[in-house]
Amino acid sequence: MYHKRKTILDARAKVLKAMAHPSRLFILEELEQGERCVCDLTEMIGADVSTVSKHLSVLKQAGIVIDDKRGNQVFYQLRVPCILNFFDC
Amino acid sequence: MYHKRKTILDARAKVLKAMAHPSRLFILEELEQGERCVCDLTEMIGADVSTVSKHLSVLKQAGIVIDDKRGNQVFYQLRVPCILNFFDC
DNA sequence: TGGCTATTTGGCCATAATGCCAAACAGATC
DNA sequence: GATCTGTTTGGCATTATGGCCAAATAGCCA
Repeated sequence: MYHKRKTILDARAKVLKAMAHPSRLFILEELEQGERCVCDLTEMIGADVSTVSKHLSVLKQAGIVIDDKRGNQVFYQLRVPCILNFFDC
Repeated sequence: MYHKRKTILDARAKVLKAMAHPSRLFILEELEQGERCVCDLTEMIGADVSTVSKHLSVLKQAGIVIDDKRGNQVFYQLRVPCILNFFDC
């Protein structure tokens, strides 16, 4: 019953877990509008750059965002734009 | 930017966090089919009853499920049935 | 009441998440 | 090369999570 679905449940839980933080949700909402660099997000959130960078790496590792380095800054964007539809429910 | 939205972001993160566990996702999928008692869910998941009970209380506290005690057993059901649509994305 | 079943709660331990600082790294420019 | 800006990584302290066992609680029935 449960163990047959374990693999897919783990994968989905991983995505939800990555989203389940206010700063990361903010980042996702912001990226819905378009790509943003780490410096912009850091300023908007008001936490340490290293903290924001780690949040972004969590989202990246979960396959939710992708990064693009241009010059000396890194821009992040959503990989799956519909990711936030869910809250309409 | 961020702090104005903090309250709603916290609320949403709380819901996601409650969902972000394979056993709890399993419970939600199971409850999509209809209400289930703790004993049924416990058997399907194969963990200790106390563990499953705590998972259910996490879901309940997040406002995702509601419980209904009948006799000496407790039945849980989804409070918002569309909660899993999100994975179609 | 006593015993049985179903569920919740408390305690404990191991593990993971969060956030800061400091240090490392990368790219641009001089 | 040196330096400046932007980003990531490592380390650490604090706090939260997950799971089991044991104990408490609640409802049923004899």
